[in-house]
Amino acid sequence: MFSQFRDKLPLSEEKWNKYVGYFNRIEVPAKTTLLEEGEISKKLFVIEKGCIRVWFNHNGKDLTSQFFFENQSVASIESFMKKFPSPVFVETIEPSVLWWIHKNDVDTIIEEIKEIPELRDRLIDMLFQRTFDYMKHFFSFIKDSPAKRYQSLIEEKPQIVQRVPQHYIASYLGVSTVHLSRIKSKLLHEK
Amino acid sequence: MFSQFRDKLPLSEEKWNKYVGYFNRIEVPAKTTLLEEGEISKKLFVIEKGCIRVWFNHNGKDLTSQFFFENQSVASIESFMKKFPSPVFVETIEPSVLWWIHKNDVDTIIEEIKEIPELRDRLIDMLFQRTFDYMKHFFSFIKDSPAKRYQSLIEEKPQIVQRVPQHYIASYLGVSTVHLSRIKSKLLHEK
DNA sequence: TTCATTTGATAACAAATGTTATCGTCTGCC
DNA sequence: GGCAGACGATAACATTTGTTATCAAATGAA
Repeated sequence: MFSQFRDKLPLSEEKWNKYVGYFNRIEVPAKTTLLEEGEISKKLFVIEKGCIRVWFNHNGKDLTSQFFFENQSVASIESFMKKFPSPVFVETIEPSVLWWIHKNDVDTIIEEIKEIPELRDRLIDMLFQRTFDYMKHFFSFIKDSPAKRYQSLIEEKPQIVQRVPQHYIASYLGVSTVHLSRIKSKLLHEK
Repeated sequence: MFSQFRDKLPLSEEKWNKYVGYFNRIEVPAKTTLLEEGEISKKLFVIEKGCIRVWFNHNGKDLTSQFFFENQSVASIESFMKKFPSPVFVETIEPSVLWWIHKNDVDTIIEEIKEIPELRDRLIDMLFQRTFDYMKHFFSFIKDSPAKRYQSLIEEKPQIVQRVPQHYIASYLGVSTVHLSRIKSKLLHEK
């Protein structure tokens, strides 16, 4: 799982083995809840195989805010970093193979990493990138119609359209399941 | 402008004076463009007095994505950090008193600050906070109606409602000016 | 002051989107 | 193989939101 990064990170053999040793492999079926709303997130997951969604309940409606696939790391970021009760659920969509690491061990790694300028800067870059991604998604809500957002999704994140049940995608795009179905149908018949 | 921070930052007198010396004070009228779309952002602004909006043109429509007030710093963040052509305009709304600093000097400060763990961590915290803010704004688009978003704005960012012309607020909330006017009217007549 | 411009409210109509209900298909499971 | 539940399409209707146009009030500049 992690060997692909081995030669890209300036870490001693000793540190590398220590860090990799923190991770635990698990296999879980589809629809497994990895974190409950209200719980304080203690685990960060990395996906070897499968996919995961982050969702929350709003007045009885199941609203999905994010999707994750192979090689991405997943947590309720605010809960994990700041020890707040999680506002969201984290749940597998497909049967998945995951590696998880405890928050204490992440903290250890981050503290040590900050002393290595190259990795520290990479961490900061990652945080910037995450902000840019959210900005982009937010922009699409003030400038595009739902139909346009769906088309962008097909182009920019085809995995979502291909692997995720449609009713989860609907709330992610901010529309009802019925309307998303209409959008798809219209796209088909126009071409 | 900056003396309020003097005793809160672990900096030598020498460094402090050097950093403060990087800043330039300007006074500008309302509707002054501080950064054009397509331009590469070289200046970071701090607002002493006044307010600023960030906006972009989409198919001839003027869409506002952010507002800034006293003591906030403003730039086209992606352009400033990564030297990309800015996707947005930056423009004053009110006559304003601003302090600006050149990107080169910001880079100098950031590089030096990273060696001070307390400030380095504060920088990282700031980046997290910015991401959380965007997440929250994004959530409101998938869970709330425009009317609810407007009410939240009144509660959480009253400055915007009080100081910003309404047609800028409309696009920020993702609705037409006519519809925002309807929302206000409905709120009034219900109470 | 006076006039042009900006800003905001409102009406009338068009278009987009939500809601509820029904139906068919598919899938996993026994 | 058969069944229950999940998933998605579609129709009919209700509601929300956008568009265009008009008018009034506020604002700013000469």
